[in-house]
Amino acid sequence: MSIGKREFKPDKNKASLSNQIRDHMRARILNQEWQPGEKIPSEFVLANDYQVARVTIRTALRMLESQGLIDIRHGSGAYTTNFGKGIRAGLQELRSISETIREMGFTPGVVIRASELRLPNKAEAEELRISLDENIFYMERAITADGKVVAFSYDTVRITDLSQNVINKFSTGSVFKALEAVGKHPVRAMSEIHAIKSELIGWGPSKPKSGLYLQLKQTHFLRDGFPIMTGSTYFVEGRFQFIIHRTI
Amino acid sequence: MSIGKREFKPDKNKASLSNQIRDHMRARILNQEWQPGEKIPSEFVLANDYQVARVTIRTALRMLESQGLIDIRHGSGAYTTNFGKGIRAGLQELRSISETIREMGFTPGVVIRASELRLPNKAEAEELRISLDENIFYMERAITADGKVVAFSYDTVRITDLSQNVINKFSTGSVFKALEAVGKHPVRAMSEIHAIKSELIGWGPSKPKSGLYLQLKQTHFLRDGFPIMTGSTYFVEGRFQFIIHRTI
DNA sequence: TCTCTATAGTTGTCCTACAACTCTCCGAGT
DNA sequence: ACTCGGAGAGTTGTAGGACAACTATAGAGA
Repeated sequence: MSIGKREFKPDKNKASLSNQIRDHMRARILNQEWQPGEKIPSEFVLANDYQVARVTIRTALRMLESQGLIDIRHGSGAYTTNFGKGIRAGLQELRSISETIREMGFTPGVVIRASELRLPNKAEAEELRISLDENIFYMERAITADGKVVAFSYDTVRITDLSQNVINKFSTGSVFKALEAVGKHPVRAMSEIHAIKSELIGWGPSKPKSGLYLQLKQTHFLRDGFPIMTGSTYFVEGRFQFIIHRTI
Repeated sequence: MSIGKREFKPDKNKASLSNQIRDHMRARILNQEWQPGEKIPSEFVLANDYQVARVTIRTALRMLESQGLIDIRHGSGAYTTNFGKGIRAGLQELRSISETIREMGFTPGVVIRASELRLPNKAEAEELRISLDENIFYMERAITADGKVVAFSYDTVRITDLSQNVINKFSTGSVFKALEAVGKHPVRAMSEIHAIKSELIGWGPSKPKSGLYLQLKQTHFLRDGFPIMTGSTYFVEGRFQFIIHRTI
């Protein structure tokens, strides 16, 4: 099916229909298929276009609304939000930092400083809900945008019931992709944000003199609710601009 | 109707039914009617309890999910998410700080240090889309929880086409409520987040020695897209917990 | 003890209908 | 010519019933 010049082909083996439609509509909105503030087609029309029930469209639209992309008004319609060209960092969506950097128009990179198998400390064991004698995989990475470090990341991955093959890929490629390949990719995360000043964070020539960071302390969860990865990412203040869209 | 020891009485003149149920369920969850991670009643049961259609419950639950309070699993049920005991705010939701503090079981307070009518500077005029000779209302406030300052706020409000009556209320009560009374309450905000270390921010005995703050620099918008308020709130690091629920 | 299967329970989607709300337009009255 | 109000069409919100897709559990069988 072709909708607004975009293919839409429901995939039975993937996410729910409403989630697929949400992502499809999200791409259409971000590509400015409608002007900012413009009314998008009615639920009835969209249901016809996508060949699904109206309730399925409604579910997708409500999610887009909570992402701040549209504004639904009873009796009137749904309108794209009009904020001009502000970067939508999409903090509320779970995507790799590299991908976010790419979405913001930079070229992402990763420099791995350390990676090892070791036993967890008490906090890590508690976050990952494992015992203290189960190995975890620990990484220290620098995330770069156009070659400049924008964040330092310290993460531990729960490797129980993961094959050695998968673990090997962690130190070479994307953690997310390696996990996805075995159906263990996280579907949600809980994050805390803190302001941190410390000389102990970061390394190398890109380490900021100020020592000022925006800490994103997060734990990633699988669909069944079990934690798979926990750690902290320290964004160098001033080199990464977080923009958040807040709605009622 | 009494549900889980809480009254629920739909108000025809207020928000939509699903929004009212969302708020009601939100209060039940935050008051730990269910243990963290525990399964909440099924949609069918809730629809019966609240005497509404299942689709109405579903709408409310999806909103709670996007607020990070519950986790809905196909074929299994909806589960409350785990969280700590600090003051906790979803960054993507726009709600009054005082309201959030109250929900967490603390007593909110506001200490106004300064409030005045004055002309905007260039940045303020641009943010609020007004000319340089239109008066704005400027405030410096400290937001407290149980008497302790958790944030310092510096805000300017666009008062064009606001009555003197409304403006007077700003320096005595909640800005949000005063605006709401005249149908001018913000429904959206664009925020930048920064880590800030400065001795120039804050005042009084509660001013932290560290000088470390999480700055939320934001502009609030009305439903029609026009800016109504802009400014910065500096949250004292460690006294307020920001949570982001991220999903695919 | 372990594995597989049947089954009940839960969320996802479909369908139809109507209520509640918004916006536009047109006519009555001034 | 202008204002006001009401009718009507269009859109989102809620209702109710049905079935599909998925999950968790208990029980049968090896």
